[in-house]
Amino acid sequence: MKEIAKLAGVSKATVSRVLNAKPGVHPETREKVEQVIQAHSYTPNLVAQGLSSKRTKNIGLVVAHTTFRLSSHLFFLEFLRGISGFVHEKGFRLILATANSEEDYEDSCRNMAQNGVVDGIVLLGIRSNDRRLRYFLDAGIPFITVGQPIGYPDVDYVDSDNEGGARTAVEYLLRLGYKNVLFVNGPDDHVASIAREQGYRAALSSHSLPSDERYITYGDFSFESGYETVKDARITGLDFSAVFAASDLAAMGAIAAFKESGIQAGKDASVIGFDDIPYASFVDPPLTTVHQPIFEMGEEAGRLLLLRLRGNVQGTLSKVFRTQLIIRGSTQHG
Amino acid sequence: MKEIAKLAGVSKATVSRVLNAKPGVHPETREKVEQVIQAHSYTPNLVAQGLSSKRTKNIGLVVAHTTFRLSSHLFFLEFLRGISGFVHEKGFRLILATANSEEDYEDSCRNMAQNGVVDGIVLLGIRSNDRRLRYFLDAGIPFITVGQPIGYPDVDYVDSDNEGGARTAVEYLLRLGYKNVLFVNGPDDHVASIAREQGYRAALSSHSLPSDERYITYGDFSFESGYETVKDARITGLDFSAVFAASDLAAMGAIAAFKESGIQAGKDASVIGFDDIPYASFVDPPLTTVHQPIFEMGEEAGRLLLLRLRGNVQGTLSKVFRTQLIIRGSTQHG
DNA sequence: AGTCTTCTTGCAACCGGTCTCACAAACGAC
DNA sequence: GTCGTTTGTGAGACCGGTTGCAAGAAGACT
Repeated sequence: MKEIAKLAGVSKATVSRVLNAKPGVHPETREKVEQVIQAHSYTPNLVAQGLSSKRTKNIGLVVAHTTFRLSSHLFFLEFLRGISGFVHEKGFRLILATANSEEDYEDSCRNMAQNGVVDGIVLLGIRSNDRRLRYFLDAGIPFITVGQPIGYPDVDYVDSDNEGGARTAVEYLLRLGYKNVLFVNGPDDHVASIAREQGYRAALSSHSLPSDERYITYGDFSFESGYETVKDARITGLDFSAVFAASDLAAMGAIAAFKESGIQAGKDASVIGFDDIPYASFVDPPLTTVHQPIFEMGEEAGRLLLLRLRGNVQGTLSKVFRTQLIIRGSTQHG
Repeated sequence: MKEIAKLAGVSKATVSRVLNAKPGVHPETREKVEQVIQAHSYTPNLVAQGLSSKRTKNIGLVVAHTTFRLSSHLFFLEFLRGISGFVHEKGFRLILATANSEEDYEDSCRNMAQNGVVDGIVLLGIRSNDRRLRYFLDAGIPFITVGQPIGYPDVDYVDSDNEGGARTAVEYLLRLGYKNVLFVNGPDDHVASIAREQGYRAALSSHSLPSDERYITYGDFSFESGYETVKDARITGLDFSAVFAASDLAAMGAIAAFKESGIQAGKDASVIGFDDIPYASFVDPPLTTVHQPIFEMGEEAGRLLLLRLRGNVQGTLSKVFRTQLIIRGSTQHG
């Protein structure tokens, strides 16, 4: 930069003004400086910029180890597509902190919370009362979570209407004539699981049915969890031919388990998933599932965080996206 | 840091020495400084560190828009898992540059090549003679590519043995008794596609069969490309009941197309995919496919790049991973 | 005791920008 | 022609670390 200043016959200060399009520079001077910059294809050192401006233009994406599994793979990617497009457009970069274990995850959080790494953070895969939020609250780094964080009322978040989506799905099954709906939920401390369970119960209530705890099971969103749960439930002697799974993968597992007993989903039984991953329409039968606008959630998370970073917002920012039941081939009148 | 220095009764220099575990500090002094650091839970400002040390400890992951599609989703994620675990362990961070379009991709490259953003770069999804490599070569930023970059002999890379994998797969089909194998390849300028095509041709040669160009088609690794290609080929009147697809998704498309004509893969026809994505074993029939050790490739890419960054390596670094044919249910004697 | 090492430590320059403040030139008003 | 504004520009402090160099202290050796 000193070079540029010398070559253009001005001072560093003026070059800085030109670079940042600040007012108060004579048009002629500005042009001249720009020419020199062009000619030497100079780009400012971003680290130095970061040091003096106290803003790095980096935003951190912290992904819990639980999110980083097959079952959440596609959610993560779609979200990433949404947010990365948005923040790049605004001139920000995305720093990724992933984890393969609980321990790694804490390390990641700590690393991110360090001074000068990022301006703000997006947290994926939080649990209820997730104590990692503390790191960022303590460090005073603005952040937004994906999924409403239970126990932290003043935190910004984006979410999808998990409760409404689950309720709609289960009500649909009840309307098809099923009496008992096996619920293959995710982990019981996962914020999305909690909301989906509320939706499940609400659907039963709305049809004046009591909720039978034997029909509510917890897993980890995986294929295996759907498969095993259906197997076990049938062995236990539970009477059901409808399943609502809290993930598409678990739904696929449930379908596979039915098939092994000669029961065909979409004909002799009904299975509904959650997420609407792209594979949902490729499998046989194509999966009826609850669609979440994940890409949009990513964009919105970026938008809200950047809004927060610009300051001058008060109160908490949040947005809940509507979910939609996509009816394909895995459901049928019971 | 000045604070810490004052509180410990030493100078900034000494604090810096303690932080970086540099020699030449009296044990007592070191202990005292460490206590003060502990007590105030001080962490050094990484931006400032970056500025004076000229090393950011950031490594950039540049993902072509083409990689960032469903067809390569799982490859990307598995790779990410591998590399992120490795680099985090070494104290580096991962900056992600993704793109939704060709244009974005160029921007990302330029952004990354800027001064002081990253120490080194990993490039995913390059094409043959990919001119974006120029940015990094010109900027003098060390980088490594995933897939051997044609036209740039001196670039570090990791790759899987695409040619060998394809050859093994096609030879397996020929040994099952098929005469004509329809090849659903990826884009013709994708380095992996090129290698897989060589493998396909080599397999035919090894069985003294000529390669008939009508059986070699190009697509984009997608489900649709497999589906459409098989449909079209049957309409054209090509005689085949074996398909080798350059991706699992395309293989799933091919199976779907066969099914619509009443042909069942694994019984009346054989289909082999490439990648061994986790879904490959969930679909019906489970997919015979060529497995690539993607996670390991990610780790290795990280390892080689960090090796390069430490300097004192000469020549180009590279590693080619072996592929493996996983035989499941989508193949059968012809 | 005097000199030479060796070990610790602090000073200050430097990394490459941003930004405040002061000052000079240009302009308009009287 | 003088004075008060406005506008454009530069000097230099500062961001928070790293590092070369010099100097003081302590120990080793004549």
